[in-house]
Amino acid sequence: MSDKMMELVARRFRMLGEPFRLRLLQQLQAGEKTVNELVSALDGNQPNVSKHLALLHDAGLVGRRRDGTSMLYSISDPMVFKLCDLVCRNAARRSRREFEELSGNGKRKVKS
Amino acid sequence: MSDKMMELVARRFRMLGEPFRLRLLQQLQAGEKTVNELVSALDGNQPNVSKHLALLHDAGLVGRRRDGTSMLYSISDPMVFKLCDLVCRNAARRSRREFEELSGNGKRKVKS
DNA sequence: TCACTATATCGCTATATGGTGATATTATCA
DNA sequence: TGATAATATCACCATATAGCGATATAGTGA
Repeated sequence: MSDKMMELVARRFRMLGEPFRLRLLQQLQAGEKTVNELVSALDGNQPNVSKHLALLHDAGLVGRRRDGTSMLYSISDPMVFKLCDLVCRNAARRSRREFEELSGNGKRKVKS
Repeated sequence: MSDKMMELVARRFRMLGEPFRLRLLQQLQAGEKTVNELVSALDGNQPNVSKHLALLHDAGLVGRRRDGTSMLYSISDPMVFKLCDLVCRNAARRSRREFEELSGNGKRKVKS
């Protein structure tokens, strides 16, 4: 993989590496929302929400359209959720394994 | 999704959001390697490589074992490559679409 | 134990970026 | 045009972290 591509991929991952942006995307999963709606739904102030939305828009992860004085944001790249699914599934499996290792401490010998 | 889970997922994405770490993982895709081998293969200094490897190890993405005075690192979670594949495929599709939009400028009307 | 190699950690600086109040921009309506 | 609402941008501070030289630690063999 070329260095350019590597940088692009890293950039994409970084974009998803912020809990607040993940929460924005999660909100948008239900459908398009205005900035104000997102400000209310999450507990952020307006400039911060706008900033993160601008970043997501620049990264091509969300689209937007005007509706009067409002701006409606929406998911433009559902790949995001595939990625999150993968990571979540993995995290769940990992924590389950950790739990089993802790509860079945000392590798108790089960028959077979 | 809970906030805890969201934070975990974000953390995982951040871990993959550094080009140098992606290059380390790419190197390890071929098999386990010592720190020195990684220092030589990539163009990093030793403390930096060790630091990133420690982060990847803490995150559970790589495993390690001693061999004399050397430490052999290896991929412990192949999910990484699924994630990269998804992102790369997506990036490729996106740039192809951009190219088409640029070259076929003005939405030339093709028959049908 | 001493010397040597490989790796990890520490201390520091520089930079990137998130949060936030103030302000600018854009659109609507009277 | 002026007032108002919704959003975007600016300026600033605080914090996280990458990079790096110096140093500590672990393992090996004489």
